[in-house]
Amino acid sequence: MHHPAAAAVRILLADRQPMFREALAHLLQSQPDMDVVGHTGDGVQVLELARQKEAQVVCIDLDLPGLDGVEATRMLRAALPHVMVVALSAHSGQQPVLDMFHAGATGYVTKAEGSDELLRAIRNVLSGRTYLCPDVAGVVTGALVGQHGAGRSNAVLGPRERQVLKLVAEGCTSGQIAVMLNIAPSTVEVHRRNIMRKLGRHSVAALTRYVINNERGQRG
Amino acid sequence: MHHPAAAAVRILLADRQPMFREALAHLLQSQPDMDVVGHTGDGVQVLELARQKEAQVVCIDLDLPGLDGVEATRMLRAALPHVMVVALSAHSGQQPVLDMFHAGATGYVTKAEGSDELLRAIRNVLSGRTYLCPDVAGVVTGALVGQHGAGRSNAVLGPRERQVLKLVAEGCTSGQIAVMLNIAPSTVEVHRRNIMRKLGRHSVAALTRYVINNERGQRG
DNA sequence: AAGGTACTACCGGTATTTAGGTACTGTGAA
DNA sequence: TTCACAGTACCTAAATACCGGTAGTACCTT
Repeated sequence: MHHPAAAAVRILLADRQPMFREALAHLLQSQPDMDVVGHTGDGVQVLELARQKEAQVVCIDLDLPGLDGVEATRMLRAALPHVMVVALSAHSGQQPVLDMFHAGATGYVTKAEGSDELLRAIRNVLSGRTYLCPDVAGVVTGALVGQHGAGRSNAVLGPRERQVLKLVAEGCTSGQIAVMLNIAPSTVEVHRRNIMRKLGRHSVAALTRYVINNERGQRG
Repeated sequence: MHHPAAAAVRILLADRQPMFREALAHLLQSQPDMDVVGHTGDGVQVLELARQKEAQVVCIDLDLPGLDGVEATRMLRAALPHVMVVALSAHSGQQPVLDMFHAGATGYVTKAEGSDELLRAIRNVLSGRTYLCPDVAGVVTGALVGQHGAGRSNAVLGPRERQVLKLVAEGCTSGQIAVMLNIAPSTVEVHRRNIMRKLGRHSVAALTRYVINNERGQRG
């Protein structure tokens, strides 16, 4: 393993913004040990491109049209287990981080970090190591520590609560949500109250912003 | 004017995401006729950096912390009229486009376009020409032509209505908005109804998403 | 001067949200 | 098993949102 330029890492980029991924591709390409073999803005293209271009590392943004970044990662890891995934997110919400690692990502970098963090992440996941950028690391450890500390209200939402939250953020009324989930409206309202208490946000607008910044699915 | 590399354009970048602006800086720097003299994520730093680095073109994202991209542009153009501004936006809403041109920008490119669009914009504004990327051009002409022809009610909101809309999207109740604007709550509700009718969005969540995608100020 | 538009303000009514309480069930952990 | 918790469901009540109409003032354009 002592001939550096012998095999550059074959990288695939997935981000919905063409300008961002072109600029990032250019930057990665300038690294002697990296080779950007393709980039796309569509989640469904990730898998086929990764296979076709024989990518070794795929950098995936959470917010992808077509196929969600988490789903794309899941399918990618299922079909091509040897391909490593680095998550690339605009925000540092807890839930997306957990989702991505459950889906099979081994690196997580936010765009609020410098590009050197991404380079470090790529090199780390290549060596089989997991890499978290600093701000995400803080979030994750915070989530683990406060998991059952329960002194406060930072307990993570349950799956049903996240489901309700997502629909609320899309503008659905409690009645509509009740029909969609086949439960009573009163139950939906209980969920809403619990969500607002846990999140400390007591208006639909605040919940909507929370979802856009911390969950996924922000088309509006 | 026939010695190309004699004077590269001195460019300043302003975007809240470090990774994006670093990658973009790298890409622009690779152009022989361009020189990125600095980049920042803070709106208030734009003016002083532009003066200090003697920038000729400033690319400003709409969503900046500290000082809004529109306000930053206004102050920049007022203090340094010879510095040209290219707006760099994630979305292609109508209102931000109009705001930016009123503030003094002469170019507008969205991140949904390729990076070559930004290069073209920079070179155009340098020659004193105005540049709109294709998707924005469509929006602008559509706003002018389809003012009332759209079969819908896409009439632009009045200034007061935009003010109310912004506060609604921040989670304020009509009562709170009334206090802030020193008007009666009933008046606020009239504005809300008119806004919803004009925008075709009839929930706080929908309005919040509209603001995030089409207006500015998405901190949540 | 006349017309249009934005902003202001109030009335009424229904739907919805927000907030509090209680209580039953199933599941997983101590 | 017992305990804790998520999910389910119902009740009450106040606050707010949403929809309809009417109307005065100011400004701008015709």
